[in-house]
Order: sequence, then structure tokens, then C-alpha cells
Amino acid sequence: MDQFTVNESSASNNTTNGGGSGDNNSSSDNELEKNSAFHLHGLSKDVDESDGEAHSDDEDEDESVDSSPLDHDKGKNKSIHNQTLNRNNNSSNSSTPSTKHNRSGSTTTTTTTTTTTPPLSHTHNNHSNSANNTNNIDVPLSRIFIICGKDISEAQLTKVFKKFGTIESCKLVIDKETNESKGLAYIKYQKASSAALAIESMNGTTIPENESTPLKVMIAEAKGQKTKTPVSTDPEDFPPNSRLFVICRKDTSEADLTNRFKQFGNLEHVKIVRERDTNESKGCAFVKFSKSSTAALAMESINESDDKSTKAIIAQPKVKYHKQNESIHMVQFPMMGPNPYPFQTEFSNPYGLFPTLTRQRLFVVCHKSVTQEGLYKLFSRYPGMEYCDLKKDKVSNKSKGFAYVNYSTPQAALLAKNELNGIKYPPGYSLKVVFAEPLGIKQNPTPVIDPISSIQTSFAQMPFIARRNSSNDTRKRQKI
DNA sequence: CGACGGGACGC
DNA sequence: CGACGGGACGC
Repeated sequence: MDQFTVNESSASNNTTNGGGSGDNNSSSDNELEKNSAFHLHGLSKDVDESDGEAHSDDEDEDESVDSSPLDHDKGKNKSIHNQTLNRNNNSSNSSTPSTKHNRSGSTTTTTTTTTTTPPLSHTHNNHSNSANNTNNIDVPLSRIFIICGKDISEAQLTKVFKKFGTIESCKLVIDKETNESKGLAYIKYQKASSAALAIESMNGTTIPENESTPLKVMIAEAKGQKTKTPVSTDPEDFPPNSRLFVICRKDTSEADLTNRFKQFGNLEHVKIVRERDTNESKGCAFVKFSKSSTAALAMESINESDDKSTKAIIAQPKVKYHKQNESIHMVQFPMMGPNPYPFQTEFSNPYGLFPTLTRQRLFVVCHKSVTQEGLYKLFSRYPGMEYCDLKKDKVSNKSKGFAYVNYSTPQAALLAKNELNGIKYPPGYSLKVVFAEPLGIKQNPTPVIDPISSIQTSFAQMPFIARRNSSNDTRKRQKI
């Protein structure tokens, strides 16, 4: 099993993009896209009901995993080229290669509670230094980050999460001072598909041990990466990590790929990358699924198959161009539960954030008697509504008197705004409908923030704007 | 009237 | 010395 080595050295890797296109930086984008889809139905087949065993498939992942991966990882170092990819031929003028991360420290100390996973029981911790430090994990996208209540134990987490695949380690983050849980945890799986399944089925849900706190489950950032990174707005990448980049023979056709990949389910489309002029295949393709777990399972299966001429990795998001002034907006999707929103439960995502353009999102002020259902019906009279979330007080569950409504296009949002702003919605009370500000601009208790820094931070989160000035291309190439 | 939960891993 | 090549999406 040649694990393609990923260089997601979170470090900086500069490559000036002459062509302005900038590839996305993998490190960030990778982590950006944490996320996942939430298919209430499709999923059950994969995991849910079974309750005991998660995997269905072939892949005799069982023992094979044990020692080999580590060995391979040692060898990994060599295969990490910092190749910058882009056809713009940007010679990497800007220095600063990967030197940033030292691979010395390994994070061994994790409290690996590899509890009782039937098959691979004794997963010896990946202590092997350098091989598996979380900065550069052996298997990309195989580690998840969980936000849970502070009263959840490692054992409880393990119990819940082991059904998605073999857990290598489960680590609660403990506050040094108080010695108490911070309500955060990391779980490292052996396989990316396990992580994807875990996200898809657990994000936004509550577990019996703590009914009050819905879990947030997302792909973990590489160790150095502190902050939340924004999400790609590439629609092709939604849900994140649902698309494969496939290397194949040049004589492979779309139909061949379709035949090969459709068995995994929810295949959306395949696209072979071709030379512009000759139309000849470049020997690679994109294969899009509607779930990231499917993409991961397909990848794992393909890479383990005997056909060595075809390999797959999770695709990096496509570079997307934006109008200069258009800001990106992170929309908070409500999580789970009995949902009055038919649309958004299809997807949920790590931060519960979904990228949108500002002009597609409305901020609505309404009388507190207005209900979620009523508001939903009202705004859904205008086509393209994808989301409607009346904010309620956490404890009293009473309306806070405002809501966020999302439309699939700026035009749709504008129409709804024009039609509904100022109407008397509960008779006698005016509805106010305006475009929403990006998250974080208008904070709750009328904070005392100085406008400068708040603006900076919020804009800093908008990748395409930030990237314009920075000549950095942190995107690294994954080598298969 | 009215701005969105909590958030990152040894030293 | 030491391990296999192919490779990014219309701008």
C-alpha cells in the first residue's frame, strides 16, 4: 500500500502565483473543508443501525494495518517533495520552504484509549517518533476534532466513535490548571473513511451522556494550525472532501471511470482532465460523490486494488475566483434535531458553517411572537430559500426576535428582501429585512471592540480576498 | 426592537 | 547514495 504522502506541512510554502490564480493552500484548505454531509438516510446503510460493526466492505483492512503503516511513514520523508503545483510555472521564488515545522517532537503522550476494537484490538500506539506526529499524520483526513461537553469522558467518546472504524487514539484536551476536560477531543482513526463517517453521522447530534450539548465533529487541523480556517466556497467541494482526484491511464474514458466508481454509491459525476487543444486526456480526473465518506471509501478501495495504474486522493478544492468586493460569509447552520428546515439538515459541518456570499443572506428582525415555522413559510414563498433560522434564547427557548435567512442566489435574496422588508407580518408589527453582515461584525452585547481589529479579523478569514495580496501559495501537492 | 455557542493538542 | 510515473478542474 503505497500511501501517498501528503505534504500538508502546515508550514508556509511560498510560491508566487503569477497567474493570479493561486492554488489554494492545501494546509488550510484541507482543514477548511472540514466537514461533511449529513445524509440522514444514505448513511444508515453504512454505519448506523449495525451498531456493532461499522464497515461493510471488502478491504480487509484488518490486520494489514498494524505495523506496516508505520514503516511506510518512516519512508515518507523522502517522498515529500515540496512541489508546488500549478501550471503557471511559477518558479518558487519565495524562499521559505518547509523549514517551518520540525519533525522532532512527536506527540506520543496521547492517552491512547484504544479501547476494545474487536478486529485490531491491540493497536500499539503510534509512538514511533516522527512517523506519526499530528503535524503530519500518516493518513490524511483521518483525525477528527470533537467539541463536546466538558463532562464527557474519553471512554464515552471512544465507545460512541469506535463504530466508525478502528481508533488509533482518543485524547481529551485537559486544562492544565484545573485538570478538567476542556470539552474538546481528538480521535485518530486509521482510515480517512472512518473519520468521514464519524463526522457525517455524529456532527450536530447529541449523545445520551449529555443531551444538552450537540457535538461538533470535524476534521482536525494539523497540529500547528491554531485557528479556524475558512471554508472553501467551491461548490464542487461541497460537502468538503467529497471529490477525488484520480490518476489513471490516458486511455481511460469517462465511462470507464464511472463504471469503476459507481459501485461505491452516490457518484455524482466524473471528469477527465484533458489537454485544451488536443483533447487528449492528461491521465487524471475528478470524481465527485455526494458524501465525503463515499469518496474516502472509494479512494481506499481503489488504492488497495490490484490495478496499480489507478490511484486516488481526496481532491484539493478548486480555485475559485470572486468578484473583488464580494465578501464571503459563513452561515451558521442549525444542527440536527427535529428540524423544521428541510434543506439544511442535508449538510452540517464542523463549525456549522457554510460558505455563502453576503448578498445571499438576510438578517430579519421580527416580533417575538413569530415562530420558526411561520417565518420559514413566509420566506419560502420566494424561490431559492435554503435556510431559515429564527434565533431563540438558549434557556427559555423563546424567540430572540431576529433570524437569518439564506437564499441560493443574491437575486433570490434581493427579491425576498424587497418583497418582505417592512411588511406587517404579525399584523401590527413590521418586519425588517436587510442583508446580513458577515459573522462577527456585529457582535452581541454591543461589544467595545475597536472597529479596526474586528474588521481585520473578519476579513482575514476571507481567503480569496486575503490571498489576493499575499503571494503565498501554501498549497502542497500530494504525492501518490 | 436587532447579530449568530463552546474551539485546538507536551515544553 | 537506494527505489519506481502519470498530476489539478475555462479565465
